[in-house]
Amino acid sequence: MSLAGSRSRPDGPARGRPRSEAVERAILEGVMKLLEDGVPLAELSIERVARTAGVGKATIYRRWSGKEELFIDVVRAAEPPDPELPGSSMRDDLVVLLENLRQRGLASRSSALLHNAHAQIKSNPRIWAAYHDNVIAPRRRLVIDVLRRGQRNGELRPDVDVELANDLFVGPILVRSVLRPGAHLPEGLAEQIVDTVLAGLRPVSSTAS
Amino acid sequence: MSLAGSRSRPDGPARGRPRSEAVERAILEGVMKLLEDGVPLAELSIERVARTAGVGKATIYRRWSGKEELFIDVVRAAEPPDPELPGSSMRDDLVVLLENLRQRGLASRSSALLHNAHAQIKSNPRIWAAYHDNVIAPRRRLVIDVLRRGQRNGELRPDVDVELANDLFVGPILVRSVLRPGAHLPEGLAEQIVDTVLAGLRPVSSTAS
Amino acid sequence: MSLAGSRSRPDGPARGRPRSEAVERAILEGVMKLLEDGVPLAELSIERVARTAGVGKATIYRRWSGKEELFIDVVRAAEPPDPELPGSSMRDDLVVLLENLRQRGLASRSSALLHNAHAQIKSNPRIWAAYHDNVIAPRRRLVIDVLRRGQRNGELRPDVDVELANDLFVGPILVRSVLRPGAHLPEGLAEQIVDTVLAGLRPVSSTAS
Amino acid sequence: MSLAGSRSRPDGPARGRPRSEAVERAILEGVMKLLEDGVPLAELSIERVARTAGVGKATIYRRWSGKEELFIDVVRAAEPPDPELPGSSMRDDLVVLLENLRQRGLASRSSALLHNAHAQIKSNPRIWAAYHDNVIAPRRRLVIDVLRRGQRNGELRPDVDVELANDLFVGPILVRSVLRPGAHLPEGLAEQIVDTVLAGLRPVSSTAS
DNA sequence: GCCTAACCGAGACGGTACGTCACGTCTTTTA
DNA sequence: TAAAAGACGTGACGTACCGTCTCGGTTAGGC
Repeated sequence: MSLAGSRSRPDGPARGRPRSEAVERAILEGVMKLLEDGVPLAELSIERVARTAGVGKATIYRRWSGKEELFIDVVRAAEPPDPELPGSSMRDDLVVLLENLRQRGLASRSSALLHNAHAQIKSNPRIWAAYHDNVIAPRRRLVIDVLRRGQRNGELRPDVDVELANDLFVGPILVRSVLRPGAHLPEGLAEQIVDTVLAGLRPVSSTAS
Repeated sequence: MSLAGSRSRPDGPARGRPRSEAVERAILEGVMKLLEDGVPLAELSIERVARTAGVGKATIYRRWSGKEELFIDVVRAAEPPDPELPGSSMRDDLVVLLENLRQRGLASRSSALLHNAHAQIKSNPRIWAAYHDNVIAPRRRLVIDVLRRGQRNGELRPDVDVELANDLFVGPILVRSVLRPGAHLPEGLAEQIVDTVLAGLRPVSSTAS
Repeated sequence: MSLAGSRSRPDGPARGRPRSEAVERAILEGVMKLLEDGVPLAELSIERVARTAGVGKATIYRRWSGKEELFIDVVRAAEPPDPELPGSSMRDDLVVLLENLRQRGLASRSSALLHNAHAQIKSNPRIWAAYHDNVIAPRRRLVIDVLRRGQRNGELRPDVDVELANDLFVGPILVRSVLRPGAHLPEGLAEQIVDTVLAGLRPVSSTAS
Repeated sequence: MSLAGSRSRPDGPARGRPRSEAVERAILEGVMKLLEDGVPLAELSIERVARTAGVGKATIYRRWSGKEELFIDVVRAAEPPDPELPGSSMRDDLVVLLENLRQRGLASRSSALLHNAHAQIKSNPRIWAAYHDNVIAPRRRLVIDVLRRGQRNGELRPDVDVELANDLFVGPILVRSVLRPGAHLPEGLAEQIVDTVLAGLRPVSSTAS
């Protein structure tokens, strides 16, 4: 399922007055402002968003089919870009990816805002599926690619289940940042997790080359 | 924060007609029935619960202060009991705890129902705090107690951060059962995780440089 | 078609909290107040009525199915009661009935208010039918009954078309009060019309008894 | 107040592309078509007229300031021309005028269409004034002129109030065609009314007491 | 065996938000 | 410059629930 359809006009050659990008930004910024101001997600009505952004309700409904679709775009707009991988080693790549994950759990916009929005998104299967396909899955793929490359390089035993390995790496971070928001995410956490799990995955004898 | 206040009468000697337990059950069962029938959480109004249970709205508000409090009780009623620990070894205790966690992710009531309710609960800080204190924290405490006992027994190095260790164990399970509902939770998963992480945490001699 | 259905509960024994008569009055008074304040009928939204009467929208919709039904009841509430007929003669009865008609065209509530509401009512066939059956037709019947009695008493030639006679009497008044609101409706108008039309209907020779 | 302003360009020498007369006709025809198709006046939006006529909304607003002004022009376009008076006698002229009135109440376009449009027009004082000045008043003036000529000719007593006489003649017709749309308007009605009322107004000797 | 306080169902109440529609204005492309 | 297309802010539509409040009618003790 694609999210690319959100916010787009039906199709055909652009006729009539084009949609204002300024209005678009105003709406997304309005939602972020409200979330950052601590407005509970349940009180975040389209009506209120429209008032805050100085926009008509219909202008919102013209772009998004409802509260949920709008939130997905807000979340996507707040997502930091994917990190650049150093490529020096599987271990270093994993540290960078996990460090990126750790920082998402700290960032101002990506914490209170995302945490609430995630809860909302998760409560609707259709939206969750869209969010998963567009945000979660690509990141997951990134980790798994790194792991597979490690297997080809001999940095990881080829018989290791990369799906499980992925969860062993990202699980400990996510359990803190998503399920226990506000939990301690100290600076060396990513390295610590990577090294510990790698030690468990790469038994002493097999790596004694 | 305590949840014990839910459902209780103000105080004083019981005067007047006592509250009907049958009505209480009917309400909780009504919510579960609706959730199991696939009603999206957002469409689960008090009004609808009352209709389903054949009960007046005031009868619900007499017991719970709102939708959220009611959901917490529904979730608690659906929670499986804590597992009994064998006590033979830290490793075995951990396997039992994680196995219990894995099965919660599979159980019918505890999957669709709980997953949705969790999302709702998480979106309200006050409710989340109550839920955390009454449901999450005790389980977490259980794991950490087992780890500390292991440290005293010599099964785990005493310098290991038990908080981090907890996340290394439970994170991989939760990331599948909560964040990726419907994910594969194969039978030997608990053992596999425990053994892998323990191998990483308790390096016999490889890190003794 | 009956209007008795407006404002009534479905049926059965009165269960639940009864509808407040005070609220009912507040709504009707609110509409009248707005109309008297010169609010154009087109700007008279249910939303505004609710605000004016200090009432929820649903409370209005619970009693009336829409703007039109509400207006009918407002009009009916503003209608003066049918006049008492002296019965001394057909001519005197007609004068009383026409005088009553003339005064409806002068009364404060029954002028601006009714004139606007009539326009609205007439623009909807369904509502017009209901209004006609419940308000217009009974008054028409009254005049025609008086004319028929006059025919039996010998005050009116038996071959006169009473339908046409009715229009000859009431038409001149209505054309002023309804189609030309604000027109002059001098005091002796009713008598003048009755006597003139009667003179035309009762040719000299036939009444020379 | 003049209606001449409707549909006119501000002023000055015609510059730029001239307005299309075809578009103008398409709009007026579109409104009539909708009204004849039984579309309730309340559902007749500018948006819908534009869709029906295949025209942009702005093109309508360029010509008329709103729904009401547009309707006046539609009504005027549907009005039949004033009748030619024979001039043989006051009585004959009155019969021709009333006959013309009677037929307006029968004509297809002038019945359902006009009846609804009238209701709309009457509900707006400004529009009503314009309609009155341009459509109603001239017809009224026509009747009164005929009556005055009759007084000069000796066909009508000079002390008769011509305003009242006018209402005695046109009231009975209008009460049927406007207030009771669909009422019976038989062929000889105009003559019948004129003769009856004239008999009442010109009592040869019966009232000369 | 009453009395009475609290319960129960039903549903009215003042609100808020929903998602749609039409308003009258505006901005764009095309002719 | 007109014309079509359609975006824009505004605000009413009728519906659904919110949480509170009355109703009539039931249960239980406590006297």
